[in-house]
Amino acid sequence: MKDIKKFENYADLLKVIGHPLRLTILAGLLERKSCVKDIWDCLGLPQATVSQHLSILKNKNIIRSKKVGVKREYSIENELIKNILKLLVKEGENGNKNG
Amino acid sequence: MKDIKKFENYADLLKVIGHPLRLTILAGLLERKSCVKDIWDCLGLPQATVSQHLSILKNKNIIRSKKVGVKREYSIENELIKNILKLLVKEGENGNKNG
DNA sequence: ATTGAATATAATAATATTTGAATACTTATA
DNA sequence: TATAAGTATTCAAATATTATTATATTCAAT
Repeated sequence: MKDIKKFENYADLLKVIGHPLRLTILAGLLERKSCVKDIWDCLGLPQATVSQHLSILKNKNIIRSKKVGVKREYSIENELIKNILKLLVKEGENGNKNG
Repeated sequence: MKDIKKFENYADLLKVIGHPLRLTILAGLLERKSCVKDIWDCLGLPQATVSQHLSILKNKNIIRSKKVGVKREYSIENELIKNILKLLVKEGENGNKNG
């Protein structure tokens, strides 16, 4: 059996992306870079809520942001997370229930 | 941008495996089936704690258990989770930080 | 400098999660 | 039936997370 310490960082990452909003945001970012307004416009959520979740993702280095004029463009930075997202998207397309 | 509902189930799964103990337990189960005592012996944790986490994993159909005499043998049931675990293990072996 | 659009932060109340301790259940065996 | 090993459940305290509201910041254009 593996040591617990070894998995703490991964567990932390998984917990962070294991939130419906954050996961939805990430799935969107997998397709294209977006700014905050794009996201909350599209999801119908308060701006602050979206900004907070983006901030959480950024703190874990899952996403990165780049200033573009008055906007801020977000994109996914972490390749492991990208790969997990791709698994999920593929799974969703196949319509499987149990993985 | 995708709809939030669509990702709720996946988010739920990710959150559940996004716990250091549960992730460690799952990584162990990826290698071999184990009973509760094997696990808490190995990790040095209270029996109740391990049993509780196994119960959480079982409720989400991530693992399954089979009675073997007085013991109970746990194994991973969910293929999606298995695939995610494999990604993590591979990542860990490569020693990448951002991958 | 002021305005407005885009974004970030802070504070807080509500809610959820985690852990540990105690207890109960189950099965095999004497 | 009594005992022991393995496992599960319950409860409560400590802790962490979430959404909301309000406020602040940044940049571009006037």
